[in-house]
Amino acid sequence: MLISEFAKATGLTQDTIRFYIGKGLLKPRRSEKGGSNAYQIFNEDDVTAARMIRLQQSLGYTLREISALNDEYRKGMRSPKRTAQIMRTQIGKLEEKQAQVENALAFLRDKLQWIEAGKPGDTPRLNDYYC
Amino acid sequence: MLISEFAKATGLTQDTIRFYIGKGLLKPRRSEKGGSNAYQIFNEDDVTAARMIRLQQSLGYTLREISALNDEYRKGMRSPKRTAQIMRTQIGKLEEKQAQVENALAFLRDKLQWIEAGKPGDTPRLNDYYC
DNA sequence: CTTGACCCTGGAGTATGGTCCAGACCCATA
DNA sequence: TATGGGTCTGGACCATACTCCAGGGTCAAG
Repeated sequence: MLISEFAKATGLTQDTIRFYIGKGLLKPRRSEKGGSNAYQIFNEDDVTAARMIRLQQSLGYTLREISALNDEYRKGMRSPKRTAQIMRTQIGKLEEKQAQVENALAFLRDKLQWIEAGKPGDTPRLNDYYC
Repeated sequence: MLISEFAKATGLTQDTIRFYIGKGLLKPRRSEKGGSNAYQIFNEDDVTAARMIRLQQSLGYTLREISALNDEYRKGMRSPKRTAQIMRTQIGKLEEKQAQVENALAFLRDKLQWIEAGKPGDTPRLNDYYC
């Protein structure tokens, strides 16, 4: 897959893709021919990686963090134990994020209740849910 | 509460607080005296607002989005119906975010299973979970 | 009314995450 | 081998979200 097709498959622009490659977030292989300007060739794993990057980004992770995680993941590729460990760390982080979302939702739902019920008690405070 | 105490209460720097005020994200009242350089005075609601900003930011919202939401919220303050409607919209957005986190978690958990089980089937693809 | 701790404004600087070219290169087709 | 559509590199430029002053104002205590 060349860059234009990859761009369509992922919804990223070619510039963004090249930017990510420059940052080491994507590592497509290169065709042998063509010397220093050889075309970059993407596969399905690159598509998955790109989606994962977008997802992580929408959850508030910086490219630096995402890159660090992916690098570590790549480094541990040979040892399944190490890979599993990294994945558990990542799952742990996402579970934290999940807890944050749930806390915010609890706060908003309480406040909505409070508004709709015509203020019987004290207004809910975020402090009680997010420390 | 003056800015130094507010900074301690929220974990923000004074510069960041002034930056947020400039963007309209926080609207503390001002002491009457002091003319154009009057001190800014914060209350508990400002602390809650600041925490909410940080929370929303950690979930990937831009200051522009957060500001728009808060403005709308303030505008609707007088009508409980409007306020409730805005809150339901916000809750809906957070539920989307929640779904994203859950999809990512499902993907990672499946992949972890796959790694630990010694590759009996195909590697899970993010496509199946995040469209 | 002076001193010292704290506060304000405006503007310049920084890091991140892109976006937009110009100029050159790749390569299948005619 | 010429041509045209696609690709590559390097560098300038932009918005966002801060961060760091300088120069000056505020105010309670002595």
